[in-house]
Amino acid sequence: MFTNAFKQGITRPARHAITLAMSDSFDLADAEPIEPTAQPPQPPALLDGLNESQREAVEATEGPVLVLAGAGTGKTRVLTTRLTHLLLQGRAGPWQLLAVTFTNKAAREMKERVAQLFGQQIEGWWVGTFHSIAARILRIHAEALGLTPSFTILDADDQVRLVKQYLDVHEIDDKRYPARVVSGIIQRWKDRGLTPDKVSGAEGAEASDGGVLSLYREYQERLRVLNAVDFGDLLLHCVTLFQNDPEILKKYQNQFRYILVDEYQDTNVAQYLWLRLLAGGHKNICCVGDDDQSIYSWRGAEVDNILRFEKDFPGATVVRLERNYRSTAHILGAASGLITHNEGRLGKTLWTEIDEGDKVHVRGVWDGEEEARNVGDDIEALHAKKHALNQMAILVRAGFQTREFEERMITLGIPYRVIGGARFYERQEIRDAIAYLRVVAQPSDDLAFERIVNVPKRGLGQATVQTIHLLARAEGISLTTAVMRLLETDELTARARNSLRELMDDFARWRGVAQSMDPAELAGTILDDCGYTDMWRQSKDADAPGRLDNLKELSVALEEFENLGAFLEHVSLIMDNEESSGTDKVNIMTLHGAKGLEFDTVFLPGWEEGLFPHQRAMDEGGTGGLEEERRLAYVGLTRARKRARISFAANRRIYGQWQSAIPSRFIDELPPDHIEIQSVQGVYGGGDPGGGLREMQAAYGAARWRSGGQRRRKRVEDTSWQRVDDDGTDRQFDPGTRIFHQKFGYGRVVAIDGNKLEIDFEKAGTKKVMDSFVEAV
DNA sequence: CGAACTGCATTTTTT
DNA sequence: ATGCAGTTCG
Repeated sequence: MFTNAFKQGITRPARHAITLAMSDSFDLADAEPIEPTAQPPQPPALLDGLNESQREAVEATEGPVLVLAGAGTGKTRVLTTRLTHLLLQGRAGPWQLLAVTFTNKAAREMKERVAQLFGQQIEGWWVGTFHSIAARILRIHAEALGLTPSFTILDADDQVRLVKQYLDVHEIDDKRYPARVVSGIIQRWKDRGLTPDKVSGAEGAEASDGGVLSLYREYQERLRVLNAVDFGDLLLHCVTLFQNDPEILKKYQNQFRYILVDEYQDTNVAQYLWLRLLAGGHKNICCVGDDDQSIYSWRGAEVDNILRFEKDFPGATVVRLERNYRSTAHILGAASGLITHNEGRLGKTLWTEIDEGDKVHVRGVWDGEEEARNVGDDIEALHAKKHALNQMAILVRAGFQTREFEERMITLGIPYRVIGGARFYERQEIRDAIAYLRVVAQPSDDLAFERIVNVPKRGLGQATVQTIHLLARAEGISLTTAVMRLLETDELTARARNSLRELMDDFARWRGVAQSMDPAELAGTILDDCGYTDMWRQSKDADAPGRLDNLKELSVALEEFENLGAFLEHVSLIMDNEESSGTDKVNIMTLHGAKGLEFDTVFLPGWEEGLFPHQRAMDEGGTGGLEEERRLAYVGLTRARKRARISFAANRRIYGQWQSAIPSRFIDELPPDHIEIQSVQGVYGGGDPGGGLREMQAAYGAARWRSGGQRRRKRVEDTSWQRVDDDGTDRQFDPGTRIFHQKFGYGRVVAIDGNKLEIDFEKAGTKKVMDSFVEAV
């Protein structure tokens, strides 16, 4: 029995089962109970195939449980069996189970496998990602946080753009404070469970980031106005909600009688707080994870969460899964030996009864090209011996490394797929199309609106957009509303006005039919009406046809959804990689992307100092960074069932420059008994941590990798850029008041209609303008 | 307003 | 080398 990532792809149900529609009126009390005892005959074998520790992990249903599941020890099996067990034992109805994962793929897999064990699909249980479950809860209690239930979920890209707008407004030097860096800081605060109020205290003396902090405040303010949340908010708002409203918290504590958490080592502080609150009552929380596979600290994961579990939950049962069912003894030995170089582990001793198999091959080559050639030859040879291509994977440290392997595969005519490239929903044309849908569903979705306001080109340039922004900001209203108001005035050029009016009319029409059309049809209508489809049809771009295909694919995806809201929820949370995985292809992906997968043969190229471990990881993360890189190596090795082949090149071309390289220290750390050195030229080291090595490392590091180093520490000494404008919006103008307007000059107020003024300008004649744009003189 | 030019950085990625 | 973003010119 093995978990094969590609099987999941095939058996994935066509329709997404989770419906997180904005209309979701899921009442906590009225979920349909499934009578646990009335189920198809309990498979007597539910626990039979389990080893002792696995069984213990399944049967320890009450109280806090930490399952330390080493690589390949049957973690998923334990999780799914445990859930099934809880149901069959009648300890809980489905609606009382909360199972959280990190990825949608993991959630899907869990659902499928439990359904399989249980004998039928299970309805009404809470299985999903942290984010989807948090979103589901938030939609129910949106008002409590000043949102409406149809709030928009912004993705990383939207966040950066929103931040950028603020940087522009405050004329902050975006060289010193690039939007993505600032947005990253905010995101990290959120990961750590810090609302703006809590940042200052927690940051203490380091709070030289006062400027960024005030920006964080404004950013949150703006999100509220937009009726939007970002990914971090999903968790953070939930935590706030639980902390501020004991009644609501209690309701959920009572409802979720059993909580399961997958990949606990990847949780961040916000997720940890969220879990601790939910588990606060009964403490029936079971966390499964492996501290040795924690490779996401850079995006906020706290290994500490798993290391601290027993302190957080006194009296916790700790179960270690140490029997590996995946890899040969040599592979396991190599991986285990490597990881012992890390400190501060909970410690596990993996063992296997699988044959020792081949030793891990370690091969030094002249350059990257030779490396790719070797890997290609190996793949051909294995393929000739009837080994399936999709049971082979090339796992690289960084994305750019995939290129030379791709080229080699093309040369040899070996089918391959790169996993984790540009994701479907991240492609430009898809994002554009979705932006249209977002504005239809949510007129106040400024980010979406801005994205498509001039796509396809409709003569609305920066000047126009800026005017709209100015008004929106001055009045604290959405861009759409600002446009509606501007249409009543002469503020914009006639051309821009006509263009915008047409767009607004279009949107009004689309909104009118949005409910009666299915989403796919609606999208088609919109994209045809607004000329978006034509834009690509007429484009001479080489990839234009591909983009049109993608739009068709989007349409197919849309057909699976009942309504627009359900689809948008899916998009914002899923961003799923729809890989057609049916065919037999070699897999090329990053080590990060490979976590959770397994293959008969794994190629691990590029084991060179500076590349792997990556210099930046060491510069920024110090010892911790190095240890995380080592865990990454461990993850890579433990993906292999039968064959692992490590290689390193003496010369590599990086950024167009040839650089000489020395073997990764990880190669020296592999236990000699489990590896077989294949270097043609012995001089490249490997198992020979000789004298010259360290010096070469030093020289090498200085020469090549240091260049980009010296991370610029962002210091915000200067707070002068904090908002200077904003003189309030409640201006009073009386007829006859003499005023000044940026564009039209001096004039006198003739008439007033709400925010609109009619002004007789000295030079420009009579115009209607917004009061925000004039000042009394 | 859009096309061409220049400078600059370039790990990993989910939701 | 390459791509992206910001700037400058027509």
